[in-house]
Amino acid sequence: MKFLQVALDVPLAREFDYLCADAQPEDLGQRVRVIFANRPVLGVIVGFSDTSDVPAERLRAVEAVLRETPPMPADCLQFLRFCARYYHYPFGQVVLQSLPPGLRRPVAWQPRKVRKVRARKPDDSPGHAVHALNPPQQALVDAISADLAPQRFAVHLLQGITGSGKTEVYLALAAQVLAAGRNVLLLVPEINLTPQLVARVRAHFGEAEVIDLHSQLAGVARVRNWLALQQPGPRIIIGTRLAILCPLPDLGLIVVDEEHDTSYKQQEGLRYSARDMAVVRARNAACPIVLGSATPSLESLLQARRGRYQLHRLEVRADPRARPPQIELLDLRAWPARDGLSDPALATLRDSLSKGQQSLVFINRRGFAPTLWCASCAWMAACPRCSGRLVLHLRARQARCHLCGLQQSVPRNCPNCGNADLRPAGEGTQRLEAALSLALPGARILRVDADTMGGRDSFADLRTQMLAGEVDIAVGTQMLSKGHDFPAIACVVVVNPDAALFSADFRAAERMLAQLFQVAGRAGRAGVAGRVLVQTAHPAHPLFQALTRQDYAGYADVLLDERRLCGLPPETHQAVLHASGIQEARVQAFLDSARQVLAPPPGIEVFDPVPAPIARIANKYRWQLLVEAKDRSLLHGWLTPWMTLLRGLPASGLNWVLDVDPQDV
DNA sequence: ACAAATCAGACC
DNA sequence: GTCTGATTTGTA
Repeated sequence: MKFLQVALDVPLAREFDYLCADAQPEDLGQRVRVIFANRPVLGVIVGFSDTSDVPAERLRAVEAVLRETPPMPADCLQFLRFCARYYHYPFGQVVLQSLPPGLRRPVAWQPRKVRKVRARKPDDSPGHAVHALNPPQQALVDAISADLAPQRFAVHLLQGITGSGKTEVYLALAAQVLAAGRNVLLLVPEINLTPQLVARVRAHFGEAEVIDLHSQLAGVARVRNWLALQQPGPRIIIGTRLAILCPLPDLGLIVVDEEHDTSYKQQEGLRYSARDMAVVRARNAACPIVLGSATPSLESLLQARRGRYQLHRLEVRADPRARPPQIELLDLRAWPARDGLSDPALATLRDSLSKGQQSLVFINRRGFAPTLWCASCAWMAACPRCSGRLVLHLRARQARCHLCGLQQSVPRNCPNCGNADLRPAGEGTQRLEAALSLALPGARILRVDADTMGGRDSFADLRTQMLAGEVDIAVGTQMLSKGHDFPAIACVVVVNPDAALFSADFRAAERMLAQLFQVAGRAGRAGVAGRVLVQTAHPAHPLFQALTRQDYAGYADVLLDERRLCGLPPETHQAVLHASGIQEARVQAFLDSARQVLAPPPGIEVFDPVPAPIARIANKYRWQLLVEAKDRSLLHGWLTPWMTLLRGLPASGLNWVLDVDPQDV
């Protein structure tokens, strides 16, 4: 007990010893202020020891134990240690980054008066009433609740088509857990894209029993909610991925909604998958976990195939008035598109408009056109700092780089040959918006993309406008496909999904499949017969054929078999070492020596360094090194000593990071 | 010959 | 990560 082991927010894979006269065993997990490298920093006590490797004269005493906040529970610290090991990321940084930003400064937390939270909009959309469960829902609740009372770890994969009433199942299970005095964690991909789910949970259980946790909460509110987690429950915690790193005492159930959603994977710093870590936490807490989605990830489907997850299906829509959407493929070779839209698509939109029904148009590009093109010399507007095109934004009269944020005024003449005939090439949301207002005069068109959805409430406002019938056609990026159900969508047009069929990214087809099924699920709810039109030059492609058959599981099986044949995840396990820097030669040299520094055993393959899919962003060259293994424990057994060696390699002028279970390679 | 830029190493 | 002191580089 003479020495404290303190975790600090430094990129070093170890803790630091400090002296402390009055530390108690209860102070494990407590915040402390220490002097580190001649400056005060925040640390967290993660252990005690009677000995230290450091000579006594170099040890410092802790400045203060900050007991105003409760210490992090031991089970949470243990989980964070697992996280650090699994993702090969410094434990200290995992611990410190798991704290809300308001508690990361080396000062005592002063519980200031919290400003009254602005009243939420009383959500009056239909479908809020709690329906009695239909027989399939009830059967599902019964099956899963068999694991609740004995407090038994089990993973339930719930594949329920859009509108099948997954939420009612979650709520019914949550009610049982609360009644037993335990807490429920409900993970959602992005809180502002799922306002209806949050509103339903609040309406169902009352404000007092619900805590939300996400990065949009302002500093004080975030700390307040983080502290409230540790008060006696029972309650429901609704959070985004960061919630999985928080103290979560007395867990009785975890639900991961839209478990396939890629926003569960953090893409910088500690690159954790909140969905995967949720399974770990459920195991630690000995409670069941429900992974829900209309389009489960191949990772989860494989676990179900292997019998590790229990697969449940909800295949009928909960609302008996709802009819499945009618999905049609529009062959672009027969119906060429102008400004992105084919004649039949336009006719269908016109028809919906005349009936006073709402439509959605999807295109995966914001801006007016993906680039500017010279008709005379074929020059294209490229970003000088990145390996990407400048995207034309007509309204702002700018050419913008979507990678580094560079903004330029649009050139009048070709900088290469002087030609004045510069044309926009390709389509983006703005161009479709313009084309639609020209073709359908009087239609009320709303554009939904990162440029129009900047504000905190803009997505909620969009929903309000849609529900109030103030919008006829919403044109948007995939942002629109995630927004939970707008009732009365009659028609959905998908402008150009073909790129994903031939992408270098082996996961592109899986993502497109999921997105098309999610998009199709937006059509034809609450009694309106929906139509989905997919414009494609490859209507015979099996992915689109599966879509028209509405057979997600069937095509997911095909993709899984493909992955097995090719030796790709989830059949194999990957880690990617990313490196970036101004001088490309240094970046390459680092990865070359990383590849040489430790030979992999049989069963692990280390590939040659290659440029990243986006080879340069903001003048930094990006390269990557792929490690692939058939067996996960074999992979981790090798990654651990490899990372130790990597930390010893010269790495000046570059940044590097390991991504375990990367989402894109 | 001196200042600025770069680099390696420690941090308890 | 941030700081320190040592080394290299640039310029008068």
